Amino acid sequence: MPVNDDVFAALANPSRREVLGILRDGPRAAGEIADRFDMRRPSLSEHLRVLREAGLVREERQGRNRVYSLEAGPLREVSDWLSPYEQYWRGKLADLRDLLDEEEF
Amino acid sequence: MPVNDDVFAALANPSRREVLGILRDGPRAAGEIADRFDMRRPSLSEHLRVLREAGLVREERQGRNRVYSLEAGPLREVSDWLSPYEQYWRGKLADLRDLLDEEEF
DNA sequence: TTGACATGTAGGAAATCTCCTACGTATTGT
DNA sequence: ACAATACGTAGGAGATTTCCTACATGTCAA
Repeated sequence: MPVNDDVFAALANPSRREVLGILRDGPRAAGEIADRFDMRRPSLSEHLRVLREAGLVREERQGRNRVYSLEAGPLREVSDWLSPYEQYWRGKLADLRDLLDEEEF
Repeated sequence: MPVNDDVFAALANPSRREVLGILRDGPRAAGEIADRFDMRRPSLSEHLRVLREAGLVREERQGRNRVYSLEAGPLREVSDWLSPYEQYWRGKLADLRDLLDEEEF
């Protein structure tokens, strides 16, 4: 299972992460989203394109609005990528490992 | 709790994610890591610097080697950022949602 | 001490990112 | 039909990323 680079790249920008956070409250028109940012609309439009191409949002045309909604599926890839690392910060395994590492050096 | 932008930025690069994967098997000298990549050493050195500044690896000097080890702590921030989205792909809510989405198209 | 080794730093080229100001294209209301 | 609205696209400036080729620095071995 190759990790989708576009997803990680999309998340690298804080504004794009914020867009996803906004969409957790439900679908929003492009303009509504843009109003929340201190940035010109075309710039936000570009961010939406990046998110769309990473499959993280879906666009639906409603009249003269474009309503965006969250498509969280690809985030699972991030979660999956992350999971082998969880043991390093959770539970007793991590504690044990930390102890061993310290003694090793 | 602000999300550390450096961590997400560090993960945006596939080579850097691969470095972290290598270090999951244990500490490695900079050169050993570099040997695994089709890239000149100074470039890898730069990636290691980015990872170091994001707090994702630790450098320890041993003779003329610099041994890098995984510092997974900051990945927890990513995991925490991700957690509000989990409900969208896990459990009954996700199943129902997936079903509805499939019928829609 | 001298040479080989391990690795970072300097500086630069090319590509990419992130923002901007116009401008184009639908859609809606009058 | 016409103006206003909503939003994307084009094109470009400036910053940043990602790679490179030298080169500097510190360590080890003879």
